[in-house]
Amino acid sequence: MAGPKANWKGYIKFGEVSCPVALYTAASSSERIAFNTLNRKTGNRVKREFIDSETGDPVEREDQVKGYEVENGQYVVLEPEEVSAAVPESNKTLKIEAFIPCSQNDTTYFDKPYYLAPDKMGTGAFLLLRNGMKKEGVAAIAQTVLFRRLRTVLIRPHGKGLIASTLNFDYEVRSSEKAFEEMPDLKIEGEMLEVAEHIIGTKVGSFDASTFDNRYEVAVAELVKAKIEGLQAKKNPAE
DNA sequence: TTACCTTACCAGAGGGAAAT
DNA sequence: ATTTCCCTCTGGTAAGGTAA
Repeated sequence: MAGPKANWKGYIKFGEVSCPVALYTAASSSERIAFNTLNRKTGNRVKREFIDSETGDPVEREDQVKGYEVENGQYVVLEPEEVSAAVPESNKTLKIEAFIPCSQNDTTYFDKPYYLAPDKMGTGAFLLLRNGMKKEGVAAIAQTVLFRRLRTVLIRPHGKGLIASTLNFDYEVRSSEKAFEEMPDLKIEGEMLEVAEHIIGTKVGSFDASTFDNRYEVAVAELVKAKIEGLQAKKNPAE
């Protein structure tokens, strides 16, 4: 895959077969409009200074350590070496643990999607895996160290290649019980269901992401564009 | 090696619901 | 009506990793 830069390279391993692959960001917020904070008076960027919350004194970088709050205002201190020692080592291998039927995908767990493509000469084994999964209608669960964390990913056929979605950890996913707690146990059937069917029938469509824009982004982008044009007009008043 | 792009992480802001 | 609490979002820095 030429063009976009891979942000992870390694191997995918299923059984005895392994092939070099690369991950490419599939959805990114980096295109979002972003601001910097400036000093209005000077036009310079501002920066953040860390201040001791009790004494008000600035805290030097070497004096900043991580603390874990045990209880109100009580912390245990973790030195940088201790923290970095806990970072898992990467073997650069997406090891497929299991294949599961696609119908079992629980989208609640989906975190971020990455395109998974063969790297270098791995195409043969890659296509074997992709076509096999497509034929069987399965997704693969794999584990690897990604961005310094041991992550589980769900891999599915996607277009000509595969897509790997990182999965939220179990502790990150909330039970739906609380949200649906007060759901009455009503039976909706017969004519009532037909009402719903009718409403749905009048609104059947297909998903076209391009029709959903971010109104805030669009508005701010227009504002920025107008400001830039204003600046240029000032520079070249002849036009 | 440097430039660039990315994610992780953090504190503070903000918003909504619950408590007073 | 106001305060408190909790959670999420945001805007920033840091730092990893690829490509050149």
